[in-house]
Amino acid sequence: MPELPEVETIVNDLKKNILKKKISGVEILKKKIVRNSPQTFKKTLVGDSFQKIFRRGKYIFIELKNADKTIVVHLRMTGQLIYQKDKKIVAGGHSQGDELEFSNKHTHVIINFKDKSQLFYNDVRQFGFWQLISSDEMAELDNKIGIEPLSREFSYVYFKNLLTDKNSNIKSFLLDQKFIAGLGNIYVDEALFLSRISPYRRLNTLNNKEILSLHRAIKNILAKAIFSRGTTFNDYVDASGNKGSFLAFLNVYQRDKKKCKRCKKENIKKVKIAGRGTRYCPACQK
DNA sequence: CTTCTTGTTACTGA
DNA sequence: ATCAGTAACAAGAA
Repeated sequence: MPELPEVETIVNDLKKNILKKKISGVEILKKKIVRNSPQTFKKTLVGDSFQKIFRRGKYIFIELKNADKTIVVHLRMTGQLIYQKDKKIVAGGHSQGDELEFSNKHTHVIINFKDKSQLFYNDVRQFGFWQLISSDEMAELDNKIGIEPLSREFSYVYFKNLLTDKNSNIKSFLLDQKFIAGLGNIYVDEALFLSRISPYRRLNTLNNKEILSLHRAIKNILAKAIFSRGTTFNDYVDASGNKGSFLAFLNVYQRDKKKCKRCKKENIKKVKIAGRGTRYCPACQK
């Protein structure tokens, strides 16, 4: 499940590879993924090039150079963006043994560049999407997305003000993209663990010390996960098709029924909160 | 066979 | 207005 660190990793990888290259062709293999008509989408892209790529929350924005349009991509649960240079054919006709083929039956969009390199969009569950939008639509979308948790603007004071006068459950609040952008199920559970706060808590019961601790935990966990190039336990891979290595550092996610690494007293428990599978330590998260 | 999973939106009802 | 709950989307794993 790509959350902020995974999307950040993909975008940083793609930044090195897909910009300023002429697009020679576009293949749309599953129509529902692209929210524009295939004709419009192809006509806009072919002959143009990508000028800029950046992340906002879990969204990826790719600006075109000539057309006054931006592509927005959301990977939802199982979307992958994988860049592949053209397959080199070794003399003798057989391809190199460790050459990976990244297109498969779940490849729904392919961008072909003039230099023969390719960008694949794979998505097992097909919930992700691509859409060409105007700068107005882009501003509108940007407005709906909350603050970037790694930005300077996301200060302790900002966080505290965001919580003030709200009465919701902490878990659903942290997952809500209109408040803070980019947190998903994994990093919300991990941040709550780090700050020793139970996922059952309500916002108006948090004291200053807890708010400070949670604010620090959010920044911390995201920065560390980016450094490890994200968390892979099934679908997520970076733009080269490689797994992220943050799984080993997780304290609660995917550790149900395993002993808490911190207090070593109880096992990590899995419950359902805000409609989401939630993992926490009943002994050290209060 | 059924149930569960995940991100997001839409909808319903308190 | 705010908040919670659920369905829907698709495919695969258990």
